[in-house]
Amino acid sequence: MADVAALAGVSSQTVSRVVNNRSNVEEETRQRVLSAMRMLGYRPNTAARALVTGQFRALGLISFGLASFGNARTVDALTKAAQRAGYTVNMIAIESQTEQAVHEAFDQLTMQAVDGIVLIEAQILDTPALRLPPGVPVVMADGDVSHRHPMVDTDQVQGARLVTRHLLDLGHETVWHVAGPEDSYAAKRRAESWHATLKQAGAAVPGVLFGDWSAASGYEAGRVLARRPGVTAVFAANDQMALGVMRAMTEAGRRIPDDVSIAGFDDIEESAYLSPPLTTVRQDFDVVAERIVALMIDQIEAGAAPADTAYVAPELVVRQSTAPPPSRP
Amino acid sequence: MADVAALAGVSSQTVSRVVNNRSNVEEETRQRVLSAMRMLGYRPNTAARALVTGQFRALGLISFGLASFGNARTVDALTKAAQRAGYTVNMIAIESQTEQAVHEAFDQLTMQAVDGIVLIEAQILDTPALRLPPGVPVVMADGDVSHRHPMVDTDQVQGARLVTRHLLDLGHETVWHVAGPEDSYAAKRRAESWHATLKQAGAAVPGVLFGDWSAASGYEAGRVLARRPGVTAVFAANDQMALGVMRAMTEAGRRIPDDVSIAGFDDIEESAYLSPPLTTVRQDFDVVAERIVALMIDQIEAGAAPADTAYVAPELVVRQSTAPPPSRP
DNA sequence: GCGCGTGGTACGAAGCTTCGT
DNA sequence: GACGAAGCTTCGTACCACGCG
Repeated sequence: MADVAALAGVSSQTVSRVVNNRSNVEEETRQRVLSAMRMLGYRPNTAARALVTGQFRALGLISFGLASFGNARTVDALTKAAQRAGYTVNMIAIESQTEQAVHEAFDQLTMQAVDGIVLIEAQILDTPALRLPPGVPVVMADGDVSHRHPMVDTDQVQGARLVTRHLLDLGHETVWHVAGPEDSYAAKRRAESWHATLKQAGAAVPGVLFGDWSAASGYEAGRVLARRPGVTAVFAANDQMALGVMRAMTEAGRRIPDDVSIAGFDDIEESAYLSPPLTTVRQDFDVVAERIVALMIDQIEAGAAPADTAYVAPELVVRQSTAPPPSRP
Repeated sequence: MADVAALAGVSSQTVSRVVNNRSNVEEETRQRVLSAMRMLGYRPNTAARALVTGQFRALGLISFGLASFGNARTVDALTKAAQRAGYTVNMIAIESQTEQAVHEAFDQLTMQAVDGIVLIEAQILDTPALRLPPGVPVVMADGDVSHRHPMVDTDQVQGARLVTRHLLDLGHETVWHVAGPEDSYAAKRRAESWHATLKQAGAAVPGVLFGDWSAASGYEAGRVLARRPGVTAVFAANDQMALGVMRAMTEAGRRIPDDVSIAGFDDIEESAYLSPPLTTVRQDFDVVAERIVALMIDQIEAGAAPADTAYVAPELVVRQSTAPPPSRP
């Protein structure tokens, strides 16, 4: 900075004023400083600046990685929304859910230079003896309302109700469910809503099969379901598992949707191109991400009080993997 | 830190020594400091530390987002590899490829607190008037060897040769190609290798169709190919486009692999569960990521000279979407 | 006078504040 | 109102010095 000041023939304070867009600098001086900055390739030192201002213009992001498309889409949307707001995203992926690993990851991130933390899949908060550092704003995507932090998420309950009802309305006697992992709040809420919708409709509630969001786990569940003759409709808790179920059914010689209807959740781009195209619930990841970032920045910059939970409405997308059940002979 | 020192009855320097695990602190003092730290919930300030040490233990990552699974897998693997090395990843996704957007993203990141920058899809470097800040180590995934930075990538040439040859060996007269976007180095190398392999085998080289990595673009290309009667084998430059091609062929009434063989590239987890399961080229994203991070850290911590280009061998995975061509009537 | 455990002080790169001209 | 000079602030670390066996 001193070099820039010397080259432009001004003091370092004036350089600082130019960098921070203060008003009280004459246009000619400003240009002189600007060109000096360019000539020297000057970049303000983030560390020094952050030390003074206490802000990093960076958001921390904690998740279990990008293997699940839902996560990948959320992270993608979040990064872009943060970017539009002038923030970068500092990402931590937790590999294993051992307390040790979670703890280390947290220490690493909270020590890092972030102004706030976004949590995807907040069940990690349930690890005992794990506390977020005080004073750092936190927003959750997919958490439990019982937590003390604001949350923005797709309305999982409504989404699961939409698909389940869609399948019942087609004439299916009941709907089987391949759920996400038991410790996921999103999976739990989708399963509960599926359960409630069946009960409300007076349909039998079959046992839940659990997967881990992967196509492989959906395939395993699908093989189990394919062996049960009464299964005519399956709702998988995400599109990847739905894909696995479809594969297992096809291998077992059951046609989709003639013999069995299959629906997913997320609406990843690929779902429209499966064979057959998948009926699913569309989550608006972009809107969720926008809101999360907006909430964060409110807290960081305006010191606003943590806002409440916000739900974003999902949308049922009917394609060709669902149809009325085969007529009984 | 001063508070901790006061509570523990030592000087701030001793606190610093404890935090950094220096040896020359008596065990009793260390414990006293440690408990004071816990009581006050003390966390060292990264900014101040970085100001002194000049290191942030953070890597910058620039990409075009996570919509392409190849990218998502790379980013995922990179994050985890960085994490194992004790680094966090500061991610920037470039939304549009306008010079303006690229420039802003770069400014933002280079101003951020990172020790090095990883570039995925390095064509963005070709933007004129765009220069990386000097002194910051850069490693590229998917770049051109002509750049001055070290690069780690899957051996695209070998991968494309493997699939193309596989299809020719099955008896297909030639192989059509749905390439990735024209400005992608990975897409370019795959296309060139496909071209060279065909020529070497004395096969006709049909015109290339271009997509943008998305299933939708693969679908469009597939519709074009489905109208041409001579097409018996298609190599799509990634699995998502292969999925789109498959859908278009199926809609056109062409059976896979009986009428037409289709192969992809990447081997995303889902490819094994498509109908039919997709023949593809497996990229070892984890190894690529490990090497990238290792290269970065060499440069950052040991000040090692930028290493050369390293290629990671891919592997052909034959599944059920490829078969000999239909016999001519 | 050597090694060990400590404390004292300077320093890093910016920003802010208060005077000045 | 435009600018400069000086001094203080942020927080942790490097370097050197100190006392003690």
